[in-house]
Amino acid sequence: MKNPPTIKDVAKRANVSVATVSRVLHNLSGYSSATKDKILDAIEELGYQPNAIARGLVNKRTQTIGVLFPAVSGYFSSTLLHGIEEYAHSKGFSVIVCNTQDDGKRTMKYLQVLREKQVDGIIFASAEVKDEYDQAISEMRVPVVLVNTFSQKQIIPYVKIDDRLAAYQATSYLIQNGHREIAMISGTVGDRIAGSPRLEGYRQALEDHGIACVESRIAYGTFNMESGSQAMERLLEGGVSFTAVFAASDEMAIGAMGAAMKKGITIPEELSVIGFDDLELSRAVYPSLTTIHQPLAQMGRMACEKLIALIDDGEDVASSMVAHKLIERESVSPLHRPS
Amino acid sequence: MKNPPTIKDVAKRANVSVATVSRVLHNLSGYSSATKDKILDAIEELGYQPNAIARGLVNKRTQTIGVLFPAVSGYFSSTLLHGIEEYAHSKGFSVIVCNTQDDGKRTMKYLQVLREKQVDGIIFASAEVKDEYDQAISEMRVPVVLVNTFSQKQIIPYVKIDDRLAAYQATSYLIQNGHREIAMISGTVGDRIAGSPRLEGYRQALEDHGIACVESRIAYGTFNMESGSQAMERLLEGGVSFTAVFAASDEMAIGAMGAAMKKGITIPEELSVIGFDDLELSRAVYPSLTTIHQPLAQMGRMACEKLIALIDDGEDVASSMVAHKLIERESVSPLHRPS
DNA sequence: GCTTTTACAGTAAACGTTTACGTAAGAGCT
DNA sequence: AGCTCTTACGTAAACGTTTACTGTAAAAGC
Repeated sequence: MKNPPTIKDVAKRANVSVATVSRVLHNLSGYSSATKDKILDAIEELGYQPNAIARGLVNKRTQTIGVLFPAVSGYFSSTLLHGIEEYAHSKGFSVIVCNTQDDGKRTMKYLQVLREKQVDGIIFASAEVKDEYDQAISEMRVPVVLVNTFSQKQIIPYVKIDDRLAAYQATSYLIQNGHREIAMISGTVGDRIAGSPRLEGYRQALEDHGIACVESRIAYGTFNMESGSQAMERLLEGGVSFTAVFAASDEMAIGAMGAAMKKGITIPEELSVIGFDDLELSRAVYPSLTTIHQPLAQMGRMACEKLIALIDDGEDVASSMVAHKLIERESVSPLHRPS
Repeated sequence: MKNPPTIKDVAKRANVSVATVSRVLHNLSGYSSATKDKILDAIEELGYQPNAIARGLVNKRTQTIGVLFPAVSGYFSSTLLHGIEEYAHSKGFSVIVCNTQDDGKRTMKYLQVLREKQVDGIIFASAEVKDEYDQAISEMRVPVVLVNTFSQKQIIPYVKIDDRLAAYQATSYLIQNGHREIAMISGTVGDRIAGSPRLEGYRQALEDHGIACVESRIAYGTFNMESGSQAMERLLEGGVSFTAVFAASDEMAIGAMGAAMKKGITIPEELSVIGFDDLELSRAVYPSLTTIHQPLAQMGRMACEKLIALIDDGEDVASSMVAHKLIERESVSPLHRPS
């Protein structure tokens, strides 16, 4: 037989109707154990596998979710994805990945594709939820959960940490270690998710400790390593002094450390660095990076849990503000004041 | 209307048959421009979106491919995935990610799910192609392409570099720099993909240069950073001397460098390190890592190209052995012989 | 011995498309 | 006028499932 066997072929071979085959497939009731055996044999002999597409058509369920990332490569997204995929798979869902590149047109395109493909739900990660998306999302009647972001227009359940607070604590930690000239390598300017909140936390911490915030001590990157290196170079050439730097992502922190060390600056002796995310990376580099831990895999998992709960029972689920944690490693040292 | 509008709703509203609607949807011929306008209006007003599931059922095409990774998190896989997803999307395909965890049972399960979901093709990455998979793959009549791996049983097109040669060159490079006591941090023992070939390349290079290979200079990791650190620690405690080390992955190299530096060993002055992969990472760390470049994103893209060619025109496609390249950075220096 | 229940199974509609085929009207030609 | 050809549609089957509805015989209850 050329084409893959269908339930009809099974039915024919077992001398029963398709309805009966379907019943044993779902082990419902309504057949003798004798016919069950016949059917099972037929399935075995033909190597029959159900067609999920046909199934999806009738029950309007595809057991598939879509995940939108602004960037799929890198530790951050892939760890999140890992958590999501893991849980989804355990619950019998597949995940379609979409790499929006933080581009509006692409995002809208993906949203449309996901709609056409009849996904049962969507996880939207890390990127700002533009009005346009908000609207598209509410038009397609599909559950959505946000991770590492939130929506100001609609109430869409999210899973994230308190970025502002975490940044506040990171900066305060530096201050507690005696630093007063603290630079920041912020994320993309205007980014309302991991950009401005962390910057605000930094500013607030300085202010609360009576330290003036000088704008030339702030450099902007795009969260990745390369941009971290460049930001550090700009800071170094900027003529402002600083004894510590808070980077809004581990990747930028690593890039910044690399750039600083290349200039002969020793870390943490001459410059303390604190990162944000706690990627596996930060444990392995030397000096290992003191940073804010964000339980990414777990957050992905939680988002997926919420989504599937939404899909299955449709009840509303609550958002989760998950706990972050400051991890002390080697890249920060108390300021040795010239005495 | 509660349910999303279907093509029938559109047809009704435009006073035409579903066939005509379908025709304009695919802009085939067979309708006047007047009816076309009517239909377009109806589509607009109803906010109609085609249902790809129903479509998939009739044309036996889902415009979806599956990608199997042994591990989704980490730079390596995510870069590969990026290349794959990018190309797939540009050609109107969606990608389902599967995280096999290098586990046989899980892999088989995923293969089954992908079959049931009627994916049009499969990309199998990085993991060894066990006989079991080979068989499952040939049973489901779906194109498959391999990336970063190959099959010894069947001829399945692949995209990969010459691991053995690359390892040979990496080791030779160390030798050319005057090193003779060269350790290796190999990948998972028994791994026939990125494990033994690279180890063999290392051995061969030593042999060809008349250097005896001492087994205690070989440590085994699992390609990730943590295992690299541990391997380095074992090497250091092992009592053998070595002035250079070749790690079978950048992640292990970074981990190893971290562990060495933690012990006060300076790189590259006291110890040269060469990695493998050229992840973005290796450029950013300090000292930046000399390594073998593997064009991962491009390889993902190529694999996806091949797969879609296979899907669309069914012609056989050739495998590609892509070029690697040694990237000289800072982690290797010529051996300063005590003169 | 009668009705009622139960167990087992088949029939057919439905899900939302695509597409082969049919048909009617008009155009073009002889 | 009669013929064919084209254009512009409509009809209905098919894709592979699920499931509500029926049907029937045997078992159970009286």
